Amino acid sequence: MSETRERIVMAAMELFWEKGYGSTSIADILRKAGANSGSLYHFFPAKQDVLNAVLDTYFHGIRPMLLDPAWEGVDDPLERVFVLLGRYRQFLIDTDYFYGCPIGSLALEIHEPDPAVRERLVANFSAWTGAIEECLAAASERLPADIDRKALAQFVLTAMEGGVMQARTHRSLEPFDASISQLRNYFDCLAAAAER
Amino acid sequence: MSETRERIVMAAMELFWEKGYGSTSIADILRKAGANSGSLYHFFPAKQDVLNAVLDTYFHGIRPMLLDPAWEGVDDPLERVFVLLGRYRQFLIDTDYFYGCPIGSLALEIHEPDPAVRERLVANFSAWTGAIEECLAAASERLPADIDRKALAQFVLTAMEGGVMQARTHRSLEPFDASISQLRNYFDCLAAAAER
DNA sequence: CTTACAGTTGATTGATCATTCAACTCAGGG
DNA sequence: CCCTGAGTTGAATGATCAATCAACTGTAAG
Repeated sequence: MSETRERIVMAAMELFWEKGYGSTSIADILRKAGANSGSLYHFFPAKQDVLNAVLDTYFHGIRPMLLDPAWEGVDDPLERVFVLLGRYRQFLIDTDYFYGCPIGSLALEIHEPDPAVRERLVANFSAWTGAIEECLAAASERLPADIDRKALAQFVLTAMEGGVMQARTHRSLEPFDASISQLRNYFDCLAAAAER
Repeated sequence: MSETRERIVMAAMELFWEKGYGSTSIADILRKAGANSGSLYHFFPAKQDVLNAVLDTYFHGIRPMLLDPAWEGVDDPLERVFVLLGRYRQFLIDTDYFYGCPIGSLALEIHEPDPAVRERLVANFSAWTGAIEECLAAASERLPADIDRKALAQFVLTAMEGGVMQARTHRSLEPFDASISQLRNYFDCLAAAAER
């Protein structure tokens, strides 16, 4: 059975998010998963392959675990952008400013990323910005015709990651809210420009 | 003499930037600094105090090492904002996308920051955004009168950190340039609004 | 010369690290 | 009934970790 494998990946996902990759020991993972080291190494050649499995799990979870719940009952594509950002705001509140985007944290922590790891980090970022880009495309008539939608979508991710980083550090919503309100103001400017 | 102390701090600064705090061992620092463990523990009670000293060094270096060189010969306050961002762009190029803002990286890496550490991370962020805020104040006639300058300054930091994070991960300037060009576009919108 | 003390030396400690491995269980097929 | 192999067990390995410490050096003051 790969039920053990799944338990290991889930435990690792939680621990990497809580403590980071480097500060999580194999022993930590085994303890939380209730498994033995031999089992882990039966499924994964090395620690890094556990990380890869975790990143794959995040990747496959983006739609069902993040976007779908966030966007339930929200049809307006531009509102969806800010509803998603609002979800990150709620994460910060719920975790008492402990929250950090797991992908962003890992992206900065892994300083010499193995190609396989970096590839998966990119895939996660791209899936996120890709979803935003779809929202922007669906709202194209409310944005300037010549807007670079990919660039704008990456800018939305930038605003989220930078806002979360500062909020965590300040232990305050203020820098996050400041960033998002500036982003909203920018979108209002774009909408005004599109009407002309 | 505290020349040894200085060598230890400089070595630690470089290593924390290259490999992160957790992945840098005391032995790494000692090797690079050419010192013995006893010397390090003579000056610093524990590893974390070395980190504090490094963060203090960054803090005191913001003006003389970062802002002054970046802004030499640049008088226009809004241009100063983008010249500074351009400097981070150059860091990415010079380091082959290895560069990460050392403060931002540490802010995300240290998951359970000791108050003393967090305080210093906040001080560094605040010094950075404070300097941007001064630029915005100096250009107040070219911005809407009701603009929240502190929020906008934090947004500039957000754009830098988020842009650097994505550029590092993608190993490409594209997400950084995309973010900065959107930010520039926002500033242009603000300037246009200010004229009315 | 004597005392004192800041700074240095590097071996040592015990914990913890990722990883290995030989032995074991157990289910399914022949 | 035995064989095969996927999955499991947990002790063991050797490396590396942060931190300690008693002994030493150089210097400066009295």
